[in-house]
Amino acid sequence: MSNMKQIAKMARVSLGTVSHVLNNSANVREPVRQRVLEAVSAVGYQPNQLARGLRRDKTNMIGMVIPDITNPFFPAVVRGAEDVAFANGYRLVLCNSDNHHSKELAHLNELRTYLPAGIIVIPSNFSDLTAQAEVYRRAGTGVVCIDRLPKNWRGDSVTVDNEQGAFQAVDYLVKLGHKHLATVTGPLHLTNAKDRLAGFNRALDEAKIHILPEYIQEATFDKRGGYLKTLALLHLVPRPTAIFAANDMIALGALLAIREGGLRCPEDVSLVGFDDLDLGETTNPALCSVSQSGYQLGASAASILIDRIKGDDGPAKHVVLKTSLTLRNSVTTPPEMSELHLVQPSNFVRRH
Amino acid sequence: MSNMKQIAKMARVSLGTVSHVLNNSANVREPVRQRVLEAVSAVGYQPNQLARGLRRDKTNMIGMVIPDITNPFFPAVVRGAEDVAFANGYRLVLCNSDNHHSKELAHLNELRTYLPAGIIVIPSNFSDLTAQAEVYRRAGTGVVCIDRLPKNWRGDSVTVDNEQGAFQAVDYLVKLGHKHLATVTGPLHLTNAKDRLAGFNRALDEAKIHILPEYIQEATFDKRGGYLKTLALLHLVPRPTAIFAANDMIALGALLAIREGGLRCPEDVSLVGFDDLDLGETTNPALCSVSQSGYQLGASAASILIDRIKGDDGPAKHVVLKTSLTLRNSVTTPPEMSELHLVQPSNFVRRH
DNA sequence: TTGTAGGCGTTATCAG
DNA sequence: CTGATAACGCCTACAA
Repeated sequence: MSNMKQIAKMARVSLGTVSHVLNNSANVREPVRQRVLEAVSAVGYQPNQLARGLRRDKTNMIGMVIPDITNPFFPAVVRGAEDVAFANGYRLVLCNSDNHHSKELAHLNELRTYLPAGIIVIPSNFSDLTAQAEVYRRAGTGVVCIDRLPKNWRGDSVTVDNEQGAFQAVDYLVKLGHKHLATVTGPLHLTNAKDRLAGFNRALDEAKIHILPEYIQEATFDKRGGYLKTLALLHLVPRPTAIFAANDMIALGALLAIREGGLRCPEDVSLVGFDDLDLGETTNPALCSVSQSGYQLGASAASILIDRIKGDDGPAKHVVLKTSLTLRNSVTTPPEMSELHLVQPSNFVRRH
Repeated sequence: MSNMKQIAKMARVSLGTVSHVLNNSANVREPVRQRVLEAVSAVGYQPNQLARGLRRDKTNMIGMVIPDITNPFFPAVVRGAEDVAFANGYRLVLCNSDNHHSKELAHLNELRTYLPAGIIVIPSNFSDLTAQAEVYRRAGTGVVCIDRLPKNWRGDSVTVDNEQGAFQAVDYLVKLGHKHLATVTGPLHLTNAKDRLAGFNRALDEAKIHILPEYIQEATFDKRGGYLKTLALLHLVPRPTAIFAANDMIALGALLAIREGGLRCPEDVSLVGFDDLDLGETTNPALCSVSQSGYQLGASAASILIDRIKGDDGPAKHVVLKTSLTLRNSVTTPPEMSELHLVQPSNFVRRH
């Protein structure tokens, strides 16, 4: 591969001058500058990022550690981050932690040795990343956590308003007349799962609806979890007329359980999910869901990181993105009162 | 960050000895070896990958260029590649080309400057990557193309048997009695789209069924493309009783078009997709689809690459993965003969 | 078996 | 404004 020395020789200048031209670090005379530039494009020279990074003590890589790219919510997050990073000259190194804290730590430790310009993490379960982040911070490298926050996190973060999103969804169900509500939550050690449950509870509180603890089921954030815990809910007496699923994968499992139980959605059981994944549009019935922008989540994180790289050393930023409720056919009025004409709450987005 | 010099000082040995211990490049006496190892773990030392890469002229990064991580088929591919790479000590640098050849080239060019151990590419439209690959080859860096092949590709590749997969699907439709078949293909400059069309045609040929050219519609590999071209198909007289969609996103759009046209799937129109994405399980009706393993695609590619890194310099490998047909409810016998009892072809996987 | 030194490609500092 | 030179952290002959 061509290097600066060759360019210098071709342009009949010294190595230092080539560097100056490439980095605009000195006002090189125009004719000389031209000679260098010509040589550069003649051989298609591109600076060796390894050498540059070694010397500058910083590369143009941004490390991103996520639980699992295979989870349908994360690709958009990655894409958002990559777009912003790329537009600013940064590249993404992607690592899957599989929600294993040890794998997450291993990635974080190794990524350091690439001298990345910054790190974006969607924390795995249980993780306290303070120590790791501190190591990066000391090296002047920003770390931003997104989607969920690790224990005691005091650094930059981007999340969505999970509490409010859940509240809005459940409040909608309440306004439709549902009194027997239930929820399948995510793993409650995750902040987002916890916050969504909090929103669920607040909506019930405000409506002065009390439910028994067994109407709140904790599951993993996947189809299987949703399926199993929904089965449990459907066996309760009285059977819930509406279920709030803490994410769309859980909702998918819930749909399956409802169908298998010989019940109809939404006639017998209304269902609301969270995430508004594309696949919710094509289920039967189409899934009503709290919409959050994964893309924005990733893009904001990268954006914060780039500000930090540019020198912003202000206090920790905590961006909280808004959610909206996307209405689709998986929700209707509760069975007993389906003949009543209810006012449709405003302020919601209707699609298809 | 700690470096070898510090470790050397702590262990009261020279810098070279530390290196020898770390790389097993010399038989260091056990007590000395221990001292070094202790120092290493005491400060959590990890070698700087930039320096190591610069020196060795090769890093442990594998560059992966894909069209768009947001496309539901690709995450599994990436995951497969990452798993195998990670297990062998390699990390993935992910780049999205958006199917823009220029962006693809830019990524490929820049990736070189990281001195990656290898490159995995899902080629974008129209791309001839021979020149780029040659540059890598000269540097001793392997490049493997997957999913689709660029023009004139002579290097390593992993693809699925698109022709056979499509054949199997269409043959199934034919055996069910369908005579009025149609297909919505992908962009025919892509090898996978072309091969799937070839399989479609072979199945018709073997059954001696002739169709007019307008029963073959070319679309982009997405929902919108599938929707528009299916609308066109449904207006033809006679209307096709079965449609083979070249991928599941097209099939999703087709489903939408069928529904909007006031028709029922599968009663009026049978539909088969390609990819067997998860979302096909939850559509209404569930989508019959040719199943291919994206994970395996990525994993095989990484595996070939690692062989190359280890020194395998044999002739180009062309791995072709098998497909299978996953039967679901979007397919039935054609309308006119729905009362006939037809023998179910064997050799198919039935799910749910 | 252990230590020394040169250099990978780049940037930054400092003379000229 | 331009050019020489010393690092950055590591590996690898080669020397001891």
